[in-house]
This record gives sequence, C-alpha cells and structure tokens, in this order.
Amino acid sequence: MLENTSETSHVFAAVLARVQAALEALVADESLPAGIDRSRVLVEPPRDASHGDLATNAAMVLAKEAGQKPRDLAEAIAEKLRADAWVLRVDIAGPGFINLTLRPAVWREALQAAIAAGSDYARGTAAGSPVNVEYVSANPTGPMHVGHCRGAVFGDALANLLAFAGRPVTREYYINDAGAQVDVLARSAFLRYREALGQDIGPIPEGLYPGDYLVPVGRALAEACGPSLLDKAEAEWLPEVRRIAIDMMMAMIRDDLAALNVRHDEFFSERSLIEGDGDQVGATIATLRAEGKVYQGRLPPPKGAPPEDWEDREQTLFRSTGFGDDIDRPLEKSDGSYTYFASDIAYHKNKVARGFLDLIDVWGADHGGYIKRMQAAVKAVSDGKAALDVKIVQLVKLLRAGQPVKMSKRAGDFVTLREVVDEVGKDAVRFMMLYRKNDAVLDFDLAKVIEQSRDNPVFYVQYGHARAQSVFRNAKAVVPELPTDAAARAALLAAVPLDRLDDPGEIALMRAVAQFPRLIEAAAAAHEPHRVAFYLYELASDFHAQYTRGGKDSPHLRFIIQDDPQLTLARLALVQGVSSVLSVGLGLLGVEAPDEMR
RNA sequence: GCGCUCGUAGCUCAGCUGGAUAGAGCAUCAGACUUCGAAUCUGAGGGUCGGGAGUUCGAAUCUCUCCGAGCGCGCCA
Repeated sequence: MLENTSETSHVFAAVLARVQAALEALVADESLPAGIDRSRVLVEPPRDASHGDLATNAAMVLAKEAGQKPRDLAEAIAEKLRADAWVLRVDIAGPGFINLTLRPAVWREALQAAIAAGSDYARGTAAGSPVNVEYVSANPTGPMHVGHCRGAVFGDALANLLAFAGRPVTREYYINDAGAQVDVLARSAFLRYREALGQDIGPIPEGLYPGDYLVPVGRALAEACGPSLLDKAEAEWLPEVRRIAIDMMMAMIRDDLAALNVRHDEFFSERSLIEGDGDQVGATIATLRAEGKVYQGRLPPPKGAPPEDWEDREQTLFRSTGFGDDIDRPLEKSDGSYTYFASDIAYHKNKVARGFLDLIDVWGADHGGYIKRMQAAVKAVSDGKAALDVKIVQLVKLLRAGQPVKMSKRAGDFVTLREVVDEVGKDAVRFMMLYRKNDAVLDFDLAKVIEQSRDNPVFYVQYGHARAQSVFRNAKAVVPELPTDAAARAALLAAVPLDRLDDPGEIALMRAVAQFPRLIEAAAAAHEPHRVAFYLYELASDFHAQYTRGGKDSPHLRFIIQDDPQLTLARLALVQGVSSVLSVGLGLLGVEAPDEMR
C-alpha cells in the first residue's frame, strides 16, 4: 500500500504536485533560482507508451530562466524524482523530456479510487464561479429543424460538462418574442383561426408561415375566443393571438428538446426586457450614454456591397470600437424601435446583474460576424468584469445516401428535428453531433447512421459498456457472491486486492481510466465537450482490445478465469472501473449506457 | 472591398492551448470465432499538415503573406 490514497483519484495532478515538490527542493538547494516561473510545467501522457507512463516538460520549460542546458537540468530533476515513492523509473529523452514510469501499485490504487467514487469519479469539487450557458434560442415561430439540433446538443453537453467539473451552471434559452417575426406568426395563426371557423382562406399569402403546425393553433384560438376576434382590427387581436401562438410554439419546442434529452433551467423572454418592470433596453442605453459609450453619430456605408436603400442618417450608436470591435453599432432603427442588438445588450446586462461574470453563448455559424460586438457590449455593461465566450456551431449538412436533403423553411417542407430523432434515435444524433469539433462542418447522413450502424462510433462505445455488463452476468458462475446491484457490486470490487493485475494491457487500461479526471478538467476549461466523446471512444477501444486478447491465443488473459476466483475478482474490478467511466462519460453527452445491445 | 471560421492519409475527422517518429475510423489488402457477446480484435500499405516566409531549444498549433472554401457586412433575429 502507498502512503496516500486520496491522491490517486487524480494521478496526473498528484504527479504534477510531486514534480513541483522536486523543483522546490532544487530551489532550496540553490540549484534553481528562487522565484522561477513554474506555471508552464506540465505532466501529460507521452505520445508513445514505450516512453513510460507520464512525461514532464519541466526541464525544457525552465532551462532558459535557470541558465542551464535542458538535459543537465533534467538530470538534476530526475535525481530528485527517483527518490519519490511512486516512481519506479525515470528516463531522460529527446530534447529534455523526463519520462516517468510509476509503480503499478499507483495505477491499481487509482483504479480503486475510481471504483469507490463511482458516478462522482472525476467530478470537480472546487467551488467555481457561476456560469450561464445560453443555447438553442430558436425563434418561436415553428418546430425545431435539424439546423437547431447541433447547437442544442452541444450546449446541453457543455452545460453538463461544466456542471460536472464543479461549476454552478444555469442553462438558458432566449425567446425572441419581440421582433417582427412573431407578428408574422400571429398573422399566420390568425389565418388558421379563420380557417378553423369555417372560412375559406385560400392559399397562404406570401410572407406568412405556411406550415401545417399552425392548424392546431388556429383551432385552439377558435375554441378559446369563438368568433369574437373576427370583427376586430388587427391592432386589437394581435397581442393576444401572438401570446397564445408563442406559448404553443414554445410548448412544441420544449417537446422537441425533450425528445433530444435537452433541457433548460431558464426561458428568458426578450419581450420582458421592454414590457416587464420598466424598459430595460432604454435604461441600458441611457446608462451607457451617461458613461459616454453611446452617442449620436453617422456610419459610413459598407464597402463593396452598399445596400440599395442606404440612407445616411444620424443615429444612436454604441461605441463598440472602444471595446475591440471594428465599427460602432446602431441601437435604434429608423422607425425609432430598438435594434435586435440593443435588446441583446440589455439581455446580457441582465445576465451580469443576475451574478454571472462568465457567459457562454452558443450560436450558429451565420452569426459569427456578431461576436466582436457582443463581447464588446458585455465588457461595456460590466465594466470589464464579465467575459463572454461565443461558441459557434457550424452547419449540419443533412444527407440521405450521399444526397443533400432539401431544407426550406419558407416552403414549409423542412426536415424537423423530431423527424430525425424518430428516424435514427437520440443517442445516435447526440453522439454524432458531439463527435466533431463544434466549429467544423458536419455531414450527417441519415442512411449511413442507420444502415452502417455497426460502424457507428456511438454503438462502439455503447457496446463497450454492454459488454462489461455481460462479463458481470457471466462472472457469477465463478464468483457467486458478486452482487447484481451495481452499487453493491462496486462496493465489493473497490475493496478487492489488485496485485495480480500486471499484464501490460491491464496496466494500460488502468492508465486510461486514471486519465479521466484530467480529461474532464481540460475539456471543461476549453469548453470542448467533443473531447469527452473522443476519450470514450479510445477507452472503449482499449477495453475491446483487452477483451479480445483473452481469445484462444491467450485464454489466461480472460476476465473470467474458471478456477481462480481471486484473479477473476481483480479483473472484474478493472471491468468495473472501465464500465463506470463509460457510463459517466456517456451521461455527460446525454447518451444512454445500455446493459445490452440486443 | 473588409471581417470571422476553416484547409491534416483516397473519404470523414482527432491532435490534450508550443513538445518526441503527425494519429483514429471508413475504404483497400492479409489474418483471428466449438467456451467471458466477432456490433469485436491483430497486422499492412497510405502524408510537401493548402503554398511560402518568420518567431525559438522545438511549430499542424503562434505571427505575416499568398491560394482555396464557407459565413457575415445599418433600419432580419
């Protein structure tokens, strides 16, 4: 047994601390200058496993400031590290890498820590500051289509990841219920209302939403109001019709999101900024004006493509150039109403006022040109105290057997999110959306996801988890005392001696499990949930490989050894660790971890 | 014209915030099932990291400049 078991729940952090301790010892020896900057010292897995378990760049990073050659410094550090109880071997390689091989007992204890922690393994405990993640925010004018899908899944997984990493997270949806588009929605719904009352409405006029999804809205209006709205002027019926239509659209959108396993804590109404308690948009502009960040002025017309109806006029401008933007931005339209940007500033100020200094927005690629001005606005309304990270999710190209699927919202024949989820399942949709960096374009081929499901990474990872459960089911023949209940099984396996886990493949698998906390930290810090998906794929791959190694060539490597319950228990502990991490990781992605694939 | 994002194996993509000989999957070729699930595994071939220059011990990663693709450029959201 090693002297400190709590450290082993995060081996990489613990080894970094040990390297830092070695460096401090060198400072005490006056082999290194006092106050040397050690912040860039890292401990990471080496590219090639033959180099050892872990590598540190300490010697290379510190060499210049220490005034020593990297390899000489490496030797001095190595000398200290060789005295460490965890360290089995230290090698110096290449330009000054220090490669560490740990005693296998460290990895075994790391595995035990992982099993004992269960679903809390790798969970961050440090009390981080609250973070607000805004995603989806689709206009409430119709059902969600596949274009919304990626942002929804990405934002949801990112929020899961941040929460798991220890941050208090609020998941938010901004309802764009104040612009011209919701008035169009109201007029479109009114048409369906007349239809529901038996009037012949003919073809849907140009400029209104033609989709059938408004038929039930018309019926609901007819039931609620009877014919009472027919004689009224538009100005009289529109606000009420709009309110009801938006409510029904949002109910539909929530259903769609639920089908994708996406949830929000807060649905924030844009209209509430203007009609709630006071005009927050006006107040925000007034404050900024008082601070000299808003002024009356003129803008030059855009270069290259000047709009036909360009009219040079004095207008209300936000001084975004003072905060890193390229040009100042208008806050009021020519008719005196606020621009979308103006209410968005007020909205983000509202977030800051609610205590969020860390804001994340998930936007579609077509809003990329909007990032600088919004970040400028967040700085301006928070006196530079709040920061906004905008994550852009790129286009999803929906294909069927290589052929693009046409999507036109105007024609009313767009592919809805619900159709895709019903066709391929939420697990496949979610994993495919996350098995790619958010800012890379994604080809999503419906035919491939179904037909080639055997080659689909989501099934590969899920199969890893299912296979592990299968091993547990079969193991009862050798270890009858193995509990069926997962928690009880984990409790038993966390206490099993692991000394006999010494196969290189087994050690590799333990290392992979031990890397999970480090992966979570990095993925959360970078706001990159796709890293979790790739890690899980690799972990599943290591597991499948070890499983197959126990084939006919090496039956002694099977997890279940008929006449050796002790060894079987040790290996079941390994399976438990892998299974547990797969389950937790898939949970973060919002994907099921099934017990069987049949 | 300006701005943002991207360019890595035939195809689809990773590359852990600057590290070692650039990695997976698909496809191709050659192998592994009477026993823990073959939805799996083992191996082989496949590269001017779009081109060029720079920064330093070290660059796919940072800077500049070209080439190419996508998105955006008051009074849409």
